[in-house]
Amino acid sequence: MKLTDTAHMYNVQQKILVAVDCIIFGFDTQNLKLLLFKRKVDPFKGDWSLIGAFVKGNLSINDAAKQILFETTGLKDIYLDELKTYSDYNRDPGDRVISIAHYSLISINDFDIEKVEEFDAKWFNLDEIPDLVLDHNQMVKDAVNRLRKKVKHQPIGFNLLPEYFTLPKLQRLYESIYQRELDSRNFRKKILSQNILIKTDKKDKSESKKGAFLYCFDKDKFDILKTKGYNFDI
Amino acid sequence: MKLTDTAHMYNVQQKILVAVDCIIFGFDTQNLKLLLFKRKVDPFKGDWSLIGAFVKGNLSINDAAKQILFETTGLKDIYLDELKTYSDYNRDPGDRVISIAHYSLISINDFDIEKVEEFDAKWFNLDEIPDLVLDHNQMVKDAVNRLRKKVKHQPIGFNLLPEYFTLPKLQRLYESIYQRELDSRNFRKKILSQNILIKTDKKDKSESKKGAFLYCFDKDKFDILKTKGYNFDI
DNA sequence: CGGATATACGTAATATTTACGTTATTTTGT
DNA sequence: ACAAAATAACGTAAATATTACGTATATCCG
Repeated sequence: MKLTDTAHMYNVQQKILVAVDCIIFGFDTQNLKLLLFKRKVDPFKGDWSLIGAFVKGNLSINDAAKQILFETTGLKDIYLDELKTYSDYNRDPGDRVISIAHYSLISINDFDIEKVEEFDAKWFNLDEIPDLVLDHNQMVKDAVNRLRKKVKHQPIGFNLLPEYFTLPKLQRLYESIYQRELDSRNFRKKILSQNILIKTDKKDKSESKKGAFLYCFDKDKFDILKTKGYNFDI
Repeated sequence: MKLTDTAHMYNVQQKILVAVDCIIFGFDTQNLKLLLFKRKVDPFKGDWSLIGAFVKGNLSINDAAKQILFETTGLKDIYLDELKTYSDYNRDPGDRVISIAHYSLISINDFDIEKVEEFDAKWFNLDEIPDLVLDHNQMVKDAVNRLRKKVKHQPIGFNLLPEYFTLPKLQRLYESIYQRELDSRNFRKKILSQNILIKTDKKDKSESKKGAFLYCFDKDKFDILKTKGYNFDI
């Protein structure tokens, strides 16, 4: 029977298990990290895994992803973006399951440590990701690539930092995502020329004797600029 | 019950109808077009719609999309890319259905007219898209936005043209996607500077008395350049 | 053969990116 | 008290890319 045959539509269609898996990125002031979990169900119970769940009830996929993030990190209003669908027929030996992977960016500071421990979770550096269940390593790879492309043209990197941050920290964030060093003088020039940061008169002295001024992202300004055709680029 | 509860995993999970919908782009030498179909099932039977089908059997989502495209256009090896998932609980009054939208780029020339007619399909200009069923208008909007961003940095526009094409045609293609006019002298300079086009000694005289040289995309060259860190940009 | 039309090639001004030099602030050690 | 050390902050020139145009060429048609 062809997919486009119309004889029995809706009545006898095949229903499928739908899951959501979340690639959770964090930044610990030096390196980009990934939050991984010990899988709680068979098959592969106890192995490292992305956090995920089956979609049920009347939640949209996106809402299901949000709920998973809240349940495992205690955070709401997290940056969340759909990555792609993983649907190879045999990707999960437990059953035919398609998974719609999402990635999210969180500020490690805001983070609910207790929740994380309750869920047997651990932060991993990107170059130390262990073998993960199913096709989760591929998901991570795809998510990192997506993040690399996206942070350049969308001001989403700020979600990985606390509300107030220094320019050297912002630079270090981009370096850890791009995996290459940037020239601090040019970085500073480029980011400041976009006029989407608000400079405060406070300094963070945790990284140097001189201290670096704290800035915050000016979302309102960015939204206005965006309507005028401005494109973020760093 | 929480999504992440593990008491009954796999056994009593909720299965969901999964569909694929395809946004099919074409280019008729002047304008970007969309292939739309008359819906063949209730609800909304007879209304304009994207082509789609439920996912069944052991096909991956991507393979299901490919098969739909083959059945409706007679074309194989079409450029196809996942757009995003549409999953509002009430998006389809027929049942709870999530749809994973894909967009594809085809060369109208290669096209099997009989197939299209068999499926009650019609090409529409982008500014003349009728009301579509369900959330299909939103899918189209999202697909157009995605295409606009993607053609700038990936050499995918060539999929909308015949194998051999003139530079003015390529420019017209980009103009119809970006919806703004480009300077032909700068366009030519920029595309040729990337060394991914092969110039032939043949001319197409259908658009002018002088005729314009035919070029084709050098995929092998592009793949080599890509490994060297080159990024397409137009 | 001259005008019309679209194609093809060229150049100067402007803007952006890159590479690197210099100054400033503060702590620490002598 | 002051020099050394470390990071942050500011600046400038060269190289590269983009933009805005001017001009030449091939062909058809009247």
